[in-house]
Amino acid sequence: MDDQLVEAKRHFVEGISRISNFWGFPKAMGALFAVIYLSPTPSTLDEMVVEVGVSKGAVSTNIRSLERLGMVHKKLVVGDRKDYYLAETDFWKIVKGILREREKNEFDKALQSVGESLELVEATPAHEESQQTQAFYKERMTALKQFFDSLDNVVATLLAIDDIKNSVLKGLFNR
Amino acid sequence: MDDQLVEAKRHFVEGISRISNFWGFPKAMGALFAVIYLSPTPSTLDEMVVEVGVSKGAVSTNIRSLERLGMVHKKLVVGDRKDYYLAETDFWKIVKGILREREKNEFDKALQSVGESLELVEATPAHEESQQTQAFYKERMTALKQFFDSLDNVVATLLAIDDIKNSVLKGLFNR
DNA sequence: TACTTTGTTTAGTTTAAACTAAACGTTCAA
DNA sequence: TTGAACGTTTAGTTTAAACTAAACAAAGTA
Repeated sequence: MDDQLVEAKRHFVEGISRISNFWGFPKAMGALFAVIYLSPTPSTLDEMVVEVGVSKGAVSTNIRSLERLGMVHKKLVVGDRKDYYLAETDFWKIVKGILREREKNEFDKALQSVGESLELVEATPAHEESQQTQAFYKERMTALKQFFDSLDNVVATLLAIDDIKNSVLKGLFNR
Repeated sequence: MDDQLVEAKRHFVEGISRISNFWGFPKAMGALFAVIYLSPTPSTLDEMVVEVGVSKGAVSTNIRSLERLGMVHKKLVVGDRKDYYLAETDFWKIVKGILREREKNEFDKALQSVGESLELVEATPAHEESQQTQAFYKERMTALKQFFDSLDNVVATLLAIDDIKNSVLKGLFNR
């Protein structure tokens, strides 16, 4: 293939790897997505081992992460035991999927513990000597909780807007 | 101090540490912010060493990260060589600051390389045998670039809306 | 039944981030 | 001018994530 295209692909894969890394994912995971995304035909595990240059095990685990995020899709071919993978090309869909899934993950557990801390403070019987501290904690924790709740609302609103676009309007105008 | 308040604080600090960790920052950095945020008086380095339970060096480097993100502010007291730190309590301001700073960081360098890859593809002279590949790369890279540009626009819009709120309206109604 | 071909899991290794302890530079006070 | 009180930097260590190699399980094929 044309050298310049090979170079363009290499550069692209490297860029996506860096983005992956920036968001706290393994570099190999980004590289993997980039390779699948730039492949005109569905990719197999062994192809990816060659393309990305990591072990079979690493491809196997990373591809599962990508699938969980909805960034790639497994495509099964009848009479063929290989797994084929395709890239999701609707990036907004990926983002929305991740936002929708967030309740289940570590992130919301953490947010919850802010709420729990606040409840603890509020449930504390007022003691003469620690009353000021209690009031201060309450104020600060409430402020942070409100911020998180607002963030939640922003996200929920964005998702709702998108839902309307996709259901109501599609229904109205029949696509 | 009241045991229950101590426990509430501990729980809060742990929660923020986990959030910090989730976003790819050191856990100690989150703990540090939480401690400062819950302190009614400005915090000094040595206090934080005790409160968070890490070394002076770790506090020093982590506090600098927090400052860079605009999450804490150094407060100098005349006739006192200690540095005092206060927490930023306007979280939207923190978020906006981070969004505004993002051009300078690793993230945008990565986005740029997607654009560069596309340019490489477009600058490739059309060869008979690789023409289809070239067209495919161009299509995929363009789609991704457009997504990134849209994201950029969303962010820019949000920032602009906020600027209007803060300047025009404030001016009109004189706060 | 044994052998291939596939993807997954596991035990151990590598690597990079975050930490500690201690040296250091600076500033002020005595 | 020495020493104490700071915050920062550095050299080395610890720790956790991500990887490799290889064993493995499943499912088909000869």
